[in-house]
Amino acid sequence: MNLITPKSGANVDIGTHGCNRAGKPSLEIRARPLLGVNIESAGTQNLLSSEEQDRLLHDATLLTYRRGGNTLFTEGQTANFLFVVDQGIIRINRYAENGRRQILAFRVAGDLFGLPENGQYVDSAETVGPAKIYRIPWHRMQLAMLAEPQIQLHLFIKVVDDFRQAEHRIMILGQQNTCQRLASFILDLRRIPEFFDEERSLLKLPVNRFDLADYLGAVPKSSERAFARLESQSLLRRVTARTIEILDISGLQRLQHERWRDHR
Amino acid sequence: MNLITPKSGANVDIGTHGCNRAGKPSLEIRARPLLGVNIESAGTQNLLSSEEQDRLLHDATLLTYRRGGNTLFTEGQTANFLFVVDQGIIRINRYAENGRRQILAFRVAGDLFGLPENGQYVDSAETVGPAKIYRIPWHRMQLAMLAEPQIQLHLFIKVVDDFRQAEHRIMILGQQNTCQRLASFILDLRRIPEFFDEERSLLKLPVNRFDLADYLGAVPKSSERAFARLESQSLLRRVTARTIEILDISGLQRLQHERWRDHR
DNA sequence: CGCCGACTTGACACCAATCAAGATAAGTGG
DNA sequence: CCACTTATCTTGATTGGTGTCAAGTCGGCG
Repeated sequence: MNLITPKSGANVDIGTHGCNRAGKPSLEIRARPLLGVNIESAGTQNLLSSEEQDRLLHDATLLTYRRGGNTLFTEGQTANFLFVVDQGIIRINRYAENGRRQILAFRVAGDLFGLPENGQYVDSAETVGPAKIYRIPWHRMQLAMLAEPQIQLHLFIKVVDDFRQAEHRIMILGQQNTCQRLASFILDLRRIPEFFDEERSLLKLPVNRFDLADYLGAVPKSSERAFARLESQSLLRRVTARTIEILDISGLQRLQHERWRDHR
Repeated sequence: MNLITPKSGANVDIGTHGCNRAGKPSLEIRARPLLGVNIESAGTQNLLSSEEQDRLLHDATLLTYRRGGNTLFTEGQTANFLFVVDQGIIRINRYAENGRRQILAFRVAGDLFGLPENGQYVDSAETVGPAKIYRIPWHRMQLAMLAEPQIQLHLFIKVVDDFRQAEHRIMILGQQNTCQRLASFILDLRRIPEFFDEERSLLKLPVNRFDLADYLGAVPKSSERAFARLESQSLLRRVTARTIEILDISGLQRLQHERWRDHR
């Protein structure tokens, strides 16, 4: 998920020169760029000119979903479209051969998804809540990519960014226990204004316990225990099932980086 | 690692049309393509014309390492080069803040590595054994990418492929126990002729126990236990420390996909 | 032949998955 | 506004997997 973006997507540079204006790699949540560009207000430095942007969005359809549970595509379908999130949150699933689901990533505003493999999607994408999604035909996209290297380059940068996110997940799944994974997740969510009320330090969880567990690579019971433990350590407080109050951010960060996979 | 390539790199297609000649996604190890092209013998369908290939390799340096333990680059260094493996095996490391190492991937012939982020490498790369590596200056690469969309497209495809590998690791680390992870690793290694003697069913492990553990996201003791268990189930036999005899491939595949994270 | 590094294993404590059942909140109709 | 239904969240007890620490064994190389 881009929640775990090591750095802002717009700041990726594929070479040693260019627009590496951001500085240190930090756990930043990217804002809402469409291929590096904010759609409504071209706020920060544009990676695509507005003409290029218009040309891309010209062939795009804006899909609006009022609630969660809608399937945008499933594994094995012919991949006709590339998707870009405008609003809301999307989960990218894959099922193991034994039927167990893994949520590979959550996608939020500015993220793209729907990369095909041999012309087919290799995972499924579903809305988690209300969402607005841009849908761009792949054949248009391919033409644009070949015709305009700049556009391709920005798509390239996005994919490199997703690759980094995946590597970050590997780090987390490879060496953190459920508590630490939950802490990482919470700290990531904290960076999204849509979910975090900084005033009251209240975080609204956008996903249910099953999604959370499948994202953390655990069983619902374990993620529940992780909540209980973080609460017992006064790092957070469960207000309602879907709302938590973050009590100790630095404590969460400390836990996240502790050597051992749980130490009590 | 590309050992866990869901499919051959050369078969990736970014759209719904094009060269999707391979068919079903299968756990194939890609051969030895340089950006989708075999260097010596242009065997299967070339993705790059030989001129394009020559142009790329014109600026490349061939680095030759006689033994393992050489560092090609480390985290934080300015990223001046893109690397492509010709022979041997490279490990891509990243260290968590607590100092624990995670091996994100192993790279073998045909794989590329050294993608920068803000102009810097975000992980380190070291030779595991003797290796030959092509080193291409990034500024040349960037010029070529902008000047020739075809070249950029093939680099793009490679990165998408690496992204899929990373997702596959997420699946494994998210829902398999150490035994299953080891089985997956062994089954992947089996596809590389350099390490697997199909006649005698002997597999030569290219990495030591520490590397293996850091790759599996475990401690050496656990990976050792995993070996012991696979041996007790007659799935393999430890001949020497670095050589195993594979006894039951389908048994390993069955174990790999078992529902529970270990069932005995 | 003997040293050294790498692999291998034992005992202990802890974390995580299973199963099933109870508690809480949200949505619905009277 | 209240009772009901339903979905979701939450919790004990048991079994087995995994990290820690330290000690033992094997193989290769001089």
